[in-house]
Amino acid sequence: MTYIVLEWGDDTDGTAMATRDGKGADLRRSLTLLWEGGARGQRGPRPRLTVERIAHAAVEIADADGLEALSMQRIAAELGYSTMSIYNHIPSKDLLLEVVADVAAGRPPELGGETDFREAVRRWAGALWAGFQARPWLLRVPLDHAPVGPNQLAWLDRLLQPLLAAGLVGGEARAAALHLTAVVRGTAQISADMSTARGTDGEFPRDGVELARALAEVVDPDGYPALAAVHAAEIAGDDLGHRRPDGVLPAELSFGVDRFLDGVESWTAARTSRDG
Amino acid sequence: MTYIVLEWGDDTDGTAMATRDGKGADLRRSLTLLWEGGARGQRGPRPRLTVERIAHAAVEIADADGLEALSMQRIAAELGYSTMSIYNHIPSKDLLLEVVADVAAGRPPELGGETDFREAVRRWAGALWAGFQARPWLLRVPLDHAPVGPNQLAWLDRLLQPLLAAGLVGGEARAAALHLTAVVRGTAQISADMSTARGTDGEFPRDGVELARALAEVVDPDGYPALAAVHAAEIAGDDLGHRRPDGVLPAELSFGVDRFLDGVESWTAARTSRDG
DNA sequence: CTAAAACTATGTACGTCATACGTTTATTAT
DNA sequence: ATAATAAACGTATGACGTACATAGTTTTAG
Repeated sequence: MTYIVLEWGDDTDGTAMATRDGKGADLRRSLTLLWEGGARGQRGPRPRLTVERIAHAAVEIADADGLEALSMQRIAAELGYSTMSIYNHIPSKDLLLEVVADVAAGRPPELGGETDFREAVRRWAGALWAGFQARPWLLRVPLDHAPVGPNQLAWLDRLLQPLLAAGLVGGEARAAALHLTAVVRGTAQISADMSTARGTDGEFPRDGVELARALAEVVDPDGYPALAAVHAAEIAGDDLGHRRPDGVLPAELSFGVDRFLDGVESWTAARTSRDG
Repeated sequence: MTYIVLEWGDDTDGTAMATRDGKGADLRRSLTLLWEGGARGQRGPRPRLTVERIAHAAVEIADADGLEALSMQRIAAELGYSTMSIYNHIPSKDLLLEVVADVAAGRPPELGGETDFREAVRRWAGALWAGFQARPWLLRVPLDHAPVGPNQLAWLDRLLQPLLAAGLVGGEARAAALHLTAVVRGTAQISADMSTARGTDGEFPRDGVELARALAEVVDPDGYPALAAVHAAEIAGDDLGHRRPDGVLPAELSFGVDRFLDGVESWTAARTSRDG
């Protein structure tokens, strides 16, 4: 897997690429950067720096010190080059981050032997979850568009397989894949620090319990009746909150994913019985 | 709804608040900042700046020029104060962003008259989706922990109501709410620029079609069999891809949400028939 | 074999950012 | 009146992304 910049032009056009939040989410631009072109330049010195080396250094930095420590200067220093040399290989930090995110994602899990589509999906989600646990900084890489990197696409492809096998047709499978990706990402994002944080009074923080307690100190429960009810159940210790992870999926993910898969299953079942 | 800083201390403790990605996701700290305390300082000049004024100015800036234009200097300039005056009211930009996100979220939709829990959830999701369309920069505000702001909690509470009404118990309802929030957020994030971007060859970009085409130019389909199959269906124009939004929910969200609600429904149905 | 073309790397410089710190100014409790 | 206290300001610092001009190196055309 090599990442080579084919060309990225002069941006002289610059008309419409400021999309309200700037940072030009130019798909074509990302694609040319992310995909290998093999053939390298013809004349001139053989490049000693490459996009790949840069990206790997960046991943190491982020792994070690988090995303906010990932600066162009730091990368250059780590590799023993001047800051500006980086820009001979990458047009901007935004695009670098795209490459870095793809490299850091790594290859998707092997689900080969799995015949039960539900179990395959659950294992896929578990692997993604584990990935976010291992590299929490990935959750903070700004998302500009649908995945286009080789690894990101591989993850997507792996998920689509069991979904198609389950009987979903093209657009449905895509929607389901997006759905599942979003759920894992979102859940990881929200429970990221809750799992690592220790309770302020030394107590062990189990899922939402700590949060519920903290909120209870400050928030008027009358304004949030449903929330108060849920919190009460949670503090009392209901069936879901304290359940241990059942295999690869953490409890807070498991329920939602399973309900979704239930829905998918009955959807495809209904179609088969409908169409014959 | 007023936001008042009660106190934010000296951070002399500073032991454990560097959570690998820094930016101290200190829950207590956020809570004291986000929730109104009423009683203002006793001595000294009456503050002319307030957290509220600052937050509202910030929202205006982000609305106008995107999140990357939102700097402390810009806020101060907009309000006619010196940059550092802001720090008399907000301890850091990170915390400011939390307040800003809550203010920008606004009040949740009224679902009062809705008896069908599915329709209530769908309307809630549609409203959240619309919110992200109106303020795409909200998707880029870094998420540090579960929602704790008054508006964010109000949104959560509104969603929990129909979920509890549907028969989910405490922890399940919480998981389902997290699930739905994540799905809307994630879908909005990924289809954000796809909906606003024009096709590069002047053609209208319909959902994933443009992306599928662009990828097809570069990616070897053999490496991604399932993906290629889905893309082929999408370009050909399958049942889902070109469907118009059915009401408040866009097509790419609708399928996933509906399957999830199917699953929830059969889950609670199974419980009632089980427990009597 | 040479010379120029093509490309890589570097150094300097600029504008912007968040924010630490010390000073001044306005207000209120005594 | 006066002391206490908080609010606002000015200045300064170090880090950031990156524009731009320059210097250096290697391949290929003649």
